[in-house]
Amino acid sequence: MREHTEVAVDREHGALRPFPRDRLAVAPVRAAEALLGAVLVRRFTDGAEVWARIVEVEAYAPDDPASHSYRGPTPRCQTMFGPPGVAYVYRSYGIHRCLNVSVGAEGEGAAVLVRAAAVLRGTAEVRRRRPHVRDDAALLRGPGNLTEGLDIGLTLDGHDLLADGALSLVVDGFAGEVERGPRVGVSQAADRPWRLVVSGAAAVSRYRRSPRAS
DNA sequence: GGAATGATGCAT
DNA sequence: TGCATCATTCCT
Repeated sequence: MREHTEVAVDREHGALRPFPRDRLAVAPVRAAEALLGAVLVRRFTDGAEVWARIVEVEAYAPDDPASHSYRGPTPRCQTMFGPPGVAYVYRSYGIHRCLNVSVGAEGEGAAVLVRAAAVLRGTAEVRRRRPHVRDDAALLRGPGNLTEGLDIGLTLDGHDLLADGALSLVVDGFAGEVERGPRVGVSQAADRPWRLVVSGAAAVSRYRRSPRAS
């Protein structure tokens, strides 16, 4: 892995540095805290770039009935067991795709689901993929919308987010208030407060409890 | 082989 | 609140 990303400096947001892998080699809720405020950089083959600040995440632990990894590694979720910093992308409801960051030690089935992000650069690129959206804040609101807006497909499953490439994670020194609450849409362990959002961020999705939750 | 189900989003 | 839509997983 290279030491620095090519997109090292931005006038408005200051110096960016690659996300440190050891900050993800921790318990999933702590990794989720670290990922809030980090910036996703999507690079397209034509050179276009989108930057988006993560404002909403959910933690999924090995000992967690709501986690895909709960029953051990399967072909779908094996990247959850990979090294921290690797993308876990899966298909949801046969329609959408969801982006996770594998966290914890290698061999441990933990991940952080990226649920929403605020576009910092490349709004037009995102809007091209979601033309019907009126409000800019809603462009990457919701896990399925985020992957659609950033054109994140299943081919990125297993991709290292901490190296230069089509999709990478960088840090820009964000510090702000965090709110916690129950995770969206899970029927198991529905009351664990493992959804973390940046307070007041306009791109945060609305909470909806699973109708199947006990 | 078959059936249940879901880390969703959008229209109603 | 209902439903589209299908891969994955588990059961028989």
